[in-house]
Amino acid sequence: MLSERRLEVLRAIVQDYVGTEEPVGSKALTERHSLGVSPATVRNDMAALEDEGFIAQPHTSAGRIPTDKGYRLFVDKLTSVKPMTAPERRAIQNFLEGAVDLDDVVGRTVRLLAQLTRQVAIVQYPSLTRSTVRHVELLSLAPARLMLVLITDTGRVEQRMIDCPAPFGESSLADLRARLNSRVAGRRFADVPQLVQDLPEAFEQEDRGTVSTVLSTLLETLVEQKEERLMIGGTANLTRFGHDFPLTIRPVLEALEEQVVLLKLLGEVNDSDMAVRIGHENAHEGLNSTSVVSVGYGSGGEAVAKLGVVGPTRMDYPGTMGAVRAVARYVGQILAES
Amino acid sequence: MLSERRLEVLRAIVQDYVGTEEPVGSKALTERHSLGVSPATVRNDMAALEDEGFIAQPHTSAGRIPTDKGYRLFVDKLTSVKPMTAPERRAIQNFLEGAVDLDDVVGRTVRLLAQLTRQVAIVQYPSLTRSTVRHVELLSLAPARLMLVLITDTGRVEQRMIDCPAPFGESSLADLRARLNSRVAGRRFADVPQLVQDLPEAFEQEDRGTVSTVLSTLLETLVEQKEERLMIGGTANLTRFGHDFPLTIRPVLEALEEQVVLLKLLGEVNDSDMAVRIGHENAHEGLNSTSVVSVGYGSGGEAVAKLGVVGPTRMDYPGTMGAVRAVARYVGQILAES
DNA sequence: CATTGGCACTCGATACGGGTGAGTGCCAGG
DNA sequence: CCTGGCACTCACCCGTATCGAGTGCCAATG
Repeated sequence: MLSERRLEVLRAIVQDYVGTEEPVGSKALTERHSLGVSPATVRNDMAALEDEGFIAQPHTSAGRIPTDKGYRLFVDKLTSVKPMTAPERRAIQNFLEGAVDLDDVVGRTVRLLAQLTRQVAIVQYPSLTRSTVRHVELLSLAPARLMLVLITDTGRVEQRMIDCPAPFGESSLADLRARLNSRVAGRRFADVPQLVQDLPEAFEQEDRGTVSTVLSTLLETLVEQKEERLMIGGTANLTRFGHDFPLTIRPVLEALEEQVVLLKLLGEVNDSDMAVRIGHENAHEGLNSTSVVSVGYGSGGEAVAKLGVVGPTRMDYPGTMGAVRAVARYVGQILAES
Repeated sequence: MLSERRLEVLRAIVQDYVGTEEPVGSKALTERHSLGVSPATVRNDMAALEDEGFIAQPHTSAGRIPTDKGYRLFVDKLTSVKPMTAPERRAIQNFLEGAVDLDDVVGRTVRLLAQLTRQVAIVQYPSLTRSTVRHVELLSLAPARLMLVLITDTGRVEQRMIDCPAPFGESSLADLRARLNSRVAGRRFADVPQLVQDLPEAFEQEDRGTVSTVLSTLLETLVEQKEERLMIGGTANLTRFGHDFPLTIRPVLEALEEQVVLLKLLGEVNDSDMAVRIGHENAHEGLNSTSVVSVGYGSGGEAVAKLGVVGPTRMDYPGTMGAVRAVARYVGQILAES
């Protein structure tokens, strides 16, 4: 196991490198941090840290930079989330409270997160699967053509066209609408299937086909994952990445365009814990030189979606984690209120 | 006026520069293009073109590159839109036809455009202002709380919450819903205001307040410009911009994040003509080294929104214009069908 | 009079070479 | 186990030299 001081040296290296973006040497370290030992000692420690794979030199006779493994240790053991200051938190809250609808909430969140962290922000729209039904509406567009509108408690509205197997009268429609709502309004999506299972039986033979069609469309809509949309922002912050531009930035921009990749990125994480993926820990190759900090957020106690940021592995982890956590918390509050 | 050959020289310069991304000299020109004259003659022509401001040298003793003014002349007089080949057009059509809803249409369009032009694509969602109302629905969420749902012919759905000044009975609600739809269904947004003007008079005194509230919410929704949303894609193509990265790419990324800027960019153009903005012709400063090619598209004959691409001033104008025009045409068709 | 070949000149790009200094590894002595 | 000293390594900086694509100008030419 590494001695206490060596860990301290690693912490110092990470902090300095994050600040200066330049390989850090033994002399500079002892000057900036009062470690109480001489450069020579630090050199020995650094050699040990390098043997263990926590730091590396870009080339012989240069300072050291942390490796992915080094950052990992730093995040896990050597630091903690840096809480936002009170004024910052007030600012976050104020900014989010101005939102007028769901799109606006998500849009503001993504801008806020990008600005706070100075990195690329990703916010997933609140997912349907955890939500409850607020209201289901059926509209008759033509004799055998209905529109199903589903309104969720997160303010999301989904609509589907339905072609009926047979014409469906206004009274039957009103009946179905009423029965449907009395059963599912306020219920969780997951519970809906069994709640409506026996509904067709309550109708005349001739209407049952249509009722079944409506129900199956509703169930499809509930599980449909395509609405796992997301919004990204702050891509301009990518220009702060490094000096070796095109090579680094290109694959990141490409990855950011593939929603599937991003959804997986956010998704692979336990719900409400904050997750930090460092460098090669990211499955997607284009993101091998980036770190992703993500966390779930939600109205009640439960997470309904994820948000996070993507930045260079050399990022201010405590600060970023603090900002991500704070934003997730407040956006959850906002969703709960509305 | 410039002689025929000088224009030919300008055309050659633009074509070569777009291809090679390097300043083009007199010798190279005569080799690649059979102009039938010697390099010396071309040099004279180039000097003349430079006097007129169509080309410039990055530094003394280097080749020439076109100026914004040079590109302008090239686009206006020296070239024409390059039509897509038949296979390309078929591919476009096939790709767009797979779309399942409006979001998907816009998403596919933006990806397609980015891929065809290898540049950044911007697609505005079909705007409400030109559309017609397909259906208006009123839902009672609570005794004095309604939800208004507006469905447009382009498949867009807008919803608004309404707090009523007084409780509103189910029968009044059904009545209002019926009257409202019989008046506005199928009508253009612009015509709605006068069509519903006298509606409150048909109701009892006690309900008039609510009816008025509903109507004004509806009218607000119709004119609301915030739904002029857009989707962008292909930002990874920015990395092909030039060698002097951060300086060029950063302001562009920043501009792309400001929807307001982009909407203005697309909006300032006559409806269905294709517009090409070259370099400093763009109002926004960050886009001074880019060109924007945009065009309106729409279901019927009329344009309902814009789409376009943003790329370096040094772009393949004929090809880009061809792609933009073709995509606009086909996406219009798709919208008309659905 | 437009075109052409010739010629001197400019200046960015590339290559070479020495000097500098931050940083390292190792070792001997506290 | 820590520390100071020392030789060594290399990336980086900077000045110089060379190279060559490209230019402008001019006198000759059809």
